Amino acid sequence: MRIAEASAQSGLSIDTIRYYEKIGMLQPIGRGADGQRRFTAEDIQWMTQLNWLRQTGMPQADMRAFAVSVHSGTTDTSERYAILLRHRTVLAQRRRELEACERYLDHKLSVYAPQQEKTHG
Amino acid sequence: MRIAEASAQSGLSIDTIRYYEKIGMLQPIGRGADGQRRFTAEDIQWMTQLNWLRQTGMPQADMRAFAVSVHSGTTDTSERYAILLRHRTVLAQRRRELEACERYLDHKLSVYAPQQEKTHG
DNA sequence: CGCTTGACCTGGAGTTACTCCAGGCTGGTA
DNA sequence: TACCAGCCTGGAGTAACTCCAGGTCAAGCG
Repeated sequence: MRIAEASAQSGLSIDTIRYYEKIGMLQPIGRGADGQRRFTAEDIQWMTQLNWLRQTGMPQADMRAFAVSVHSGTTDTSERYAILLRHRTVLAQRRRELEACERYLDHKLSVYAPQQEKTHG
Repeated sequence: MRIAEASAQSGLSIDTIRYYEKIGMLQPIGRGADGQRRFTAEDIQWMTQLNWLRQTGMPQADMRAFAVSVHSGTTDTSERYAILLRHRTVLAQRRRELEACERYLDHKLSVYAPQQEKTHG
């Protein structure tokens, strides 16, 4: 499939896909006779996975280390495991922050509410 | 108090504080006879609040709109309310994404686990 | 066949939100 | 007097995209 559909399916923007290929986050994508990229189902799967990590703010350096490890074809998954585990911890921390901020906002909003609450019910 | 302590108390880095003042996110901070910034408790309170919003990814444009509204001294809080409410919605959405990614990571980690679990039990 | 349109290409500039750095001033201390 | 920490400014650098100009190619139309 071509880049537009690849973008729709993976969730990465067209520009981001080209950018990721440029910096080596994706292995070189195959090209058709016309010189345009042709994505395989495997490419899409990998890009979708990257999108998950990216959306939750994994630094590119970590994503690249992960990518390199996967593409190296090594059976030693300890590095990938470590990267994911670290990110898992970061996410848990971030979720706590986020929840705290939600409570803070709810408090703030309730303070402002009296002037807004015509629709409050 | 001076900038180092202001940074420690608000959670904003020294550079970020100066940057925020430069772009108008903070009202001009008072200066001592030596030309250095002196922060009041009110400054700190405001900076701490900004740090909450910032840490959860509110765009600077929104933060500035919020700041301008607060500093304008207007009693009409509808804009602030709208900004906070919007951010509240974004956070809820982000938390759902984050939780989904946590589940995804847990799944991934469990797949890698068999090769790593010497220290698991 | 020539023309236009749309999807794609590349290299490079622009954006956001900081972060770091060089070079310089000041107040207190040995 | 010399030195140092802590502060100052303007400006360059960074991360992670995002946008843009200018160009190619295949398909459809008259």
